[in-house]
Amino acid sequence: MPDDRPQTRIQKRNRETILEAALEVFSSEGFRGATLDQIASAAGLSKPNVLYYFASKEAIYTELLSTLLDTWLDPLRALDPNGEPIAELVAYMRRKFEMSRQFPRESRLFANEIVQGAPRILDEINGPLKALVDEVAGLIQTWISAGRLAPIDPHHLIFSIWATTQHYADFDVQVRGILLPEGDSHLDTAEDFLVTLYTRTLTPKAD
Amino acid sequence: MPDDRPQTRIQKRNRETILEAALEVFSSEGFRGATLDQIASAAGLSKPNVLYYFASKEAIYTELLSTLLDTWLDPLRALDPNGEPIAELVAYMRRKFEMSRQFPRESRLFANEIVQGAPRILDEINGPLKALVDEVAGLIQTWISAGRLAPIDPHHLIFSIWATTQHYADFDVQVRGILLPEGDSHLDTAEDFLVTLYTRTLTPKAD
DNA sequence: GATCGACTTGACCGTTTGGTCAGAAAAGCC
DNA sequence: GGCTTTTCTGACCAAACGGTCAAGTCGATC
Repeated sequence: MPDDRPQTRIQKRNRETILEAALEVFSSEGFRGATLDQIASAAGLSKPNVLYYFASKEAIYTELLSTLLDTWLDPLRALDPNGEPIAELVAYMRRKFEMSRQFPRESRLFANEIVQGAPRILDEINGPLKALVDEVAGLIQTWISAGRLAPIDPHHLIFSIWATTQHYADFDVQVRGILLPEGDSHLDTAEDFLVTLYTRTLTPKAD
Repeated sequence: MPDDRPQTRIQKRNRETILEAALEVFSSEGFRGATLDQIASAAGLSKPNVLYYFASKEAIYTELLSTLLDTWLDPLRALDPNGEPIAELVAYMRRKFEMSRQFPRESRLFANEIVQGAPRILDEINGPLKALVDEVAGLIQTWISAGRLAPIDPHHLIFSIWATTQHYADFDVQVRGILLPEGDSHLDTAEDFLVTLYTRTLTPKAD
């Protein structure tokens, strides 16, 4: 077990290699479906060597999850209360969509965890995540009250943005299967669709 | 191994009991995460007895999946080409939402399978499912061309209906955690939200 | 280039897991 | 009640799994 403070070059490199390999395996097999042998093999290391850098399979998984959860919420934090409401929310949706595009494995890892009851991050959900969402929902409500957005339930608006954007990462096989033989450009089409969806929904009726 | 044709009372009852227990376990643990012992215990039977009724763990799983896939697509098939477009699509969304409400475990079982690459139902997706979706997408396109719906990409509209409705089953823990301490009525609120979302999106601009 | 600590590994261990099997109970039938 | 077929179970097995350990190799520092 290497110390926390002084990280040697080799430690840094191998820990990163292991986390990358573990992300690949965990995201497509789930926690229980993934094996240390798979992870070690994907990392190009022996199993005991993997366990030299991480105390256990569980330790690798939780490290991945906690690192992920942080970056996952960045788009929400980037909402500007002083911006133009519709533009802000569409921009938020775009950021979330961009994360599905760039980090589909992270999205699937998260989806796996939540679908199976989120046993390891329930506290994070009920605590910090809830607080952040409530705050943003409050902001959206003030925009609606000011007549700058069409009236809509803020919490469910956020849920629907999550659902629609993450769908393209989490259900990728299904989307691809149905859209075949289209190329990879389907994600651009999807983004255009979502912009339209939320623009129409959020634009207040002209008086 | 019981024959297919003559099903005794006991066979019928126990096979159903096992499938019900397996649904409970598979939907919350995934295929690899579930164990035969868990399923047997949940069914109140011994493990060898479970294997007397099903050839293998895999056989239980695939039977669940194939039964599920059929009923899962019923709402799509119920679309009426001669109905009023917006009413038809909103009604379709409501049916999908109702399935999330009544069969959340089935939804999670499906989600687990797709997220992990749908290894067992890829053919179903690329074949019958794609065909059905393409057909409905064509219908929606004719409605749009006739000016009865606001222009929108039909395939992605269908995806977004799936994503938003299934989200409340698949990500139930997350939704509940954020909406606490609200009661179970949040699903009614969600449905209202979705009706608004799609009504606004689909209603053509007044000329 | 010797020394010390960091790194790596083959062999191994206990447990869990999916699955088998011979035979014991039940159930159905006359 | 006897006989056959179906249903059920305890004991067992081989493979896979997460994890350990003693011993070996490598890399940095002097």
